[in-house]
Amino acid sequence: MPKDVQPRRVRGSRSGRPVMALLDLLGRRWCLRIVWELRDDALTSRALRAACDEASPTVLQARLDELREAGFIVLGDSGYELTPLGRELLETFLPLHRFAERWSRQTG
Amino acid sequence: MPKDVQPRRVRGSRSGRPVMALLDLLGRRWCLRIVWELRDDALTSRALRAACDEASPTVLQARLDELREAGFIVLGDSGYELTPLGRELLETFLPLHRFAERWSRQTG
DNA sequence: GTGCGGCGCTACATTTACTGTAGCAGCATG
DNA sequence: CATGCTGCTACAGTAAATGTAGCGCCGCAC
Repeated sequence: MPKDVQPRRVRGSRSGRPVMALLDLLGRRWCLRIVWELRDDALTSRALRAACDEASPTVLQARLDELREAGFIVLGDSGYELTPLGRELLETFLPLHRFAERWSRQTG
Repeated sequence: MPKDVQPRRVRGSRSGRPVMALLDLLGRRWCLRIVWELRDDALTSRALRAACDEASPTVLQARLDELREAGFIVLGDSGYELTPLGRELLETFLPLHRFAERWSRQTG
């Protein structure tokens, strides 16, 4: 049973505007990365940890709980995977991939 | 003169893939928010602070240095503003706005 | 059944990051 | 020279992330 994670008015966002809440959620360490790493396949928590440069399991678990709470991921039979909503989210920032390539070429 | 901010291999990203570096940079506190708040007009550092729920100037300054280093923002005559590259970045995640609205309606 | 080896998840001490308040120097305007 | 703004910094306190270890659980081979 997932531990009770209360919503706890997202950190640093007292405005109440949804985009702020989202920006704040995604602005936590490893959060974007987790969604990114789940783009193709479901990953077990340990595989996800490996994919995220061996990030500490403590914070990874916290992010997984938060993302689950937000409805972006779910724990299925083959590990964590994006929900339809989570996939939608991923697609909104998939263009970042191409942008990042251009960016790194520009800054060296 | 901007204080010397060494690149310091972006935190938590030892992979070297540009998208990871970008995801990591954007995953720092207030980073996405700053870019977001600069979407329309240039803002002075103090106006930006006000826009960001009075975030502490220490970390705000750190993010501004990093974003400047990355070439996304620049300090002009009327405050901080997005560079063309920064505007490009903003546009890649502008769809988040609409997504956030749908998301908040879905989760209540 | 007993011992793997994997799973999701947690404890805890240490280190790092962020907060909040205060205040600096610089540059205009009066 | 005083006022008021700017970008930026110091510093003590608090919150978050790291790193290492290990829990209980389940399926499977022996």
